[in-house]
Amino acid sequence: MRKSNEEAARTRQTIVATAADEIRRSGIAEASVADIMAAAGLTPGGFYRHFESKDHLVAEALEKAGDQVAGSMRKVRDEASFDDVVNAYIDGTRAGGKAVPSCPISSLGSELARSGPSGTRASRRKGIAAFATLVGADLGAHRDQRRDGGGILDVARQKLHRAE
Amino acid sequence: MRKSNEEAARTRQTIVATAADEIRRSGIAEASVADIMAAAGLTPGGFYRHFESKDHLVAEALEKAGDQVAGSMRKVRDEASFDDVVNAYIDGTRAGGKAVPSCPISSLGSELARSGPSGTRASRRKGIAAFATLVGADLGAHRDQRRDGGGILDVARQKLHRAE
DNA sequence: TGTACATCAGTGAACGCGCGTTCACTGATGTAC
DNA sequence: TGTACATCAGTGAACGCGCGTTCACTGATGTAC
Repeated sequence: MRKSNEEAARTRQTIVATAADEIRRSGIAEASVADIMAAAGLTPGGFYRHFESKDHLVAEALEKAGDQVAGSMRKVRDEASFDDVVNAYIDGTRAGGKAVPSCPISSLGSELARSGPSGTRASRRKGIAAFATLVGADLGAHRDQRRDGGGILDVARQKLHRAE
Repeated sequence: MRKSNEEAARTRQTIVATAADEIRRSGIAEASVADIMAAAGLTPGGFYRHFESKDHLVAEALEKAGDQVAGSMRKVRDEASFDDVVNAYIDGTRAGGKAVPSCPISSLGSELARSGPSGTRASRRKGIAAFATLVGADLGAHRDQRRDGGGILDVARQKLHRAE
């Protein structure tokens, strides 16, 4: 039942994409290898043909998810207002014609800081730092642009209020 | 080896306090019942004389931790500036003479939203809503107070920068 | 191009481990008289 | 107050379960000639 090299590469991509979704929805610990493989239409045994360990898959899936979010936010920022960026990030809705996929930082929170060996954590820290720089630059530009009250604080407060 | 009622009540408090510390340090999933009991100087078997399940202990420990944080922040707010409140919350350092203990919302993040049965989650949601109200009131008062730039955004940016 | 063999993607059952929880047991404490 | 018995806090071993990982196996794919 061996699959062709091309098909195997496609299988690998499917596993990473499925893992990114499952992890953002359920958390790292809750998304088991068997769950991810089943969601990808596979059985657990084949997992280790593609990845050294669950942690290696998690690192790769989170890197992909982070790149997606950062990329989407950059597009929104270039084509829409800062408030649209904030809205897109918080709601995951479309803004300026671009959707921002759900962010692993917000959906996983502190689980990122604790799970996995320090080796795979380094790449996550790098991704988070890049994201902080992106947001930080926007924060600065935004505050310099206008000083008439309202803005990010109002957005945050409205979100809080609506979420009650 | 039965202990007196008074001593048993003290044991229960010790377990809750130990759990609150262990959970904030290690996360809910990582802090096992055996770990918590050992840290409290006990063996795992006795746990169920005091709590129906691990989830019940977690709910109680988080409620206690949340009350501690909210109480500390209220004191800081009454006796110091808003920036001191922000600093105390983010750094966990002393502000206005009062220390703010580490916050379960920031140290546990999204783990709170997913772990445990919906029953014990309700009390956590209530605590988080109360905390959001406390912070939201301060945010509003703070923004109305002054419109000269600086303030929470600058604080946030400085924290980001320092954390890089 | 065809043949013979090695490789290896994927299967499904099994393993070891740590977890939450249970249980029989001990003996000091609480209580009824 | 003293006595006899029931209670139950805490012990430490055991249980069942789900997890990450391993393994023998299958047979289509890749490769050397």
